[in-house]
Amino acid sequence: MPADGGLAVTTDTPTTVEWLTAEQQTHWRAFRGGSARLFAALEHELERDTGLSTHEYEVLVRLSETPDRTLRMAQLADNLAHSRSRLTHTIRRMEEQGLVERLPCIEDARGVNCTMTEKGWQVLVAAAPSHVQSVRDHLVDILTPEQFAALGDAMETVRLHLTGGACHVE
Amino acid sequence: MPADGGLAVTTDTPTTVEWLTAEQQTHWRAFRGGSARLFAALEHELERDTGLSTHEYEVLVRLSETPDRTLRMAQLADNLAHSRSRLTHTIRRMEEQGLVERLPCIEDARGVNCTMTEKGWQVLVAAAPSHVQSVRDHLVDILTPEQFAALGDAMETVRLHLTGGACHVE
DNA sequence: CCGTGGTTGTTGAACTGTCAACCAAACTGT
DNA sequence: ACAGTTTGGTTGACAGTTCAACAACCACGG
Repeated sequence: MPADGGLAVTTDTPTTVEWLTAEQQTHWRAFRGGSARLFAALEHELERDTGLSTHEYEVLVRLSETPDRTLRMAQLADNLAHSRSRLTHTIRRMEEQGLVERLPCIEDARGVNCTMTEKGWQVLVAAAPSHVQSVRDHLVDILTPEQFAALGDAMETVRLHLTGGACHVE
Repeated sequence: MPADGGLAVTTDTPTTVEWLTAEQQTHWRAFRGGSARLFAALEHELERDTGLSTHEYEVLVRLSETPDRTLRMAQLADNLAHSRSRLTHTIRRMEEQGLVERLPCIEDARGVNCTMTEKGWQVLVAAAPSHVQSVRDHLVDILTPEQFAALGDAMETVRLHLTGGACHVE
């Protein structure tokens, strides 16, 4: 979509920007358009089947992967690439639903430990099959293994570039 | 991220869902995490450099590509994969900024034609170089041409699958 | 100790997107 | 001609996100 500048004809270029070729433009639009529709579809199906948003789902996933199902707010925010503020709001809502709870952190009095409740665990277990199926239906199973692997590798390169290489799991 | 269900150990599976392999999980997480960070970075840089959101930018791009810089609301919404409602709100805001204007449609009295103004055009021309550079910096130029092409091809497959094959330009 | 600066997390206001309800105009079939 | 349905678009209430300001705490150097 945008990367070509959208200028119907590549008119006078005020700066020395190198425009995208027609091919690059096509790929870029496919990537943007495909990603947008894919994430929208996954979001919609998860919401419909389980009542969770993908963000809530991911919070639960991250918590479920630690030994004590607990994570500091900052680590959670970094993992999810969400702002602190956004995470605070999300966690407050999830706490109201009984999916997680917040406890003060002993080692660092500034910190807050976020733990998933038993209910949160059960909600995640109930939601996972549906979501996995969605991901298969709309992405994994419609690509060849090579295509899917190439997709992952390319985006891993992008991620490393953006996080300066120094970054966490996700 | 989620597709593995996040269940630290693949415990008892209540349904007959086929989970993702460790490799698939890795690729899926890379794709989701990389995409999220990439789009966030592009959004942030465009906003910082030009004051436009990527959505507003795309509206202008789409309009700029038609002969008369005009598109029906529904076509615009389809192109962008946005809901009608969302587009109405977006266009109202852009109209207030003088970037576009809405005119009744002659052929179909239900319809509304959205046209980009001269100011809108100039804003787009001014914004494009910066945005193209961002896309190059964070995506196009850090991948090999083959990687980037594979990315585009894969996501085009995804897009076609989601739109039932019958779909527009984007 | 005290102060300075950086980190952690929260808050509230403003903004953006979603959802359901709605109106008006166009098609459809009789 | 005309009820019923579909399409195009808007609206307002609500939910989620961003942003700037803030409070509490750590860490380090005088």
